[in-house]
Amino acid sequence: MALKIRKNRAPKPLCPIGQCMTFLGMAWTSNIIWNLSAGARRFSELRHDIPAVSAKVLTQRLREMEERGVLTRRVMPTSPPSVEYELTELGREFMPVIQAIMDVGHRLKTRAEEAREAA
Amino acid sequence: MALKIRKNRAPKPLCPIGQCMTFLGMAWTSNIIWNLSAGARRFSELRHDIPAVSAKVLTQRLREMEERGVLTRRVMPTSPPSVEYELTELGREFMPVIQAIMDVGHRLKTRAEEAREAA
DNA sequence: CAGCATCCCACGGGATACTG
DNA sequence: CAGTATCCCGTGGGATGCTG
Repeated sequence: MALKIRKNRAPKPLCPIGQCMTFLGMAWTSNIIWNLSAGARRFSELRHDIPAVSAKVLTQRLREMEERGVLTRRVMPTSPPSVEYELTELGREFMPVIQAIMDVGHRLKTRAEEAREAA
Repeated sequence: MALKIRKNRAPKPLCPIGQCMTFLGMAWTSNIIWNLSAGARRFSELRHDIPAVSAKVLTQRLREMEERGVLTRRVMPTSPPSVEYELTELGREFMPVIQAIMDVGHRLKTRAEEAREAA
């Protein structure tokens, strides 16, 4: 007998956490969603919103998110060109997740600081 | 003038997404939380629950989570030794997040499959 | 403005082997 | 059982430079 697990009560219905986390886990993904939550935004505006992100990565994320149907990309026929990104219905479904993440993140941070002070 | 942002209505109250995502984004973190959600679990049980994780990484994650106060580590004075990991109050606060992530992840997956079929 | 193309490297994580 | 110690490698992502 290899291993006797106490119970099989681990809630393991093939939890597709990995699927989503490889997406959300990519740098800046959640941040982009967050910054688009209030409405459409242009490329340069997003760069301004998230100064630390490089153009390359921002483009990558936006492309991925477009493919996944999380946001739409609209090229405005102006000169110079400008491109608007906007969350789709699907994309907006992430908002509760982002919010929840932020809430817990804050608690986590507070907790870490308390621990450091105690030491 | 460097850049004229249309409005400052980006909901940017210093969103600490990064803080939390560097934590949740680490491989297996969410999976571990998920598998601990039903109660305490031993090291080997977790390895069994998540076959793809290596002992090294599992240990790393558990240590980090312990430091952050997300779970507790209890060494049972038995022979051979066994160690129990259990979510703390703080750790349990992640459950809604994980659940939300899973839900959206599923929709995202479905969406991706539809897109592939259409092509 | 909104991007691709390239180069480069830190580091997260897998594999393997060993210990109290 | 529950780890620790090494080695090694893929890749995500930053920096820089060029274009339609």
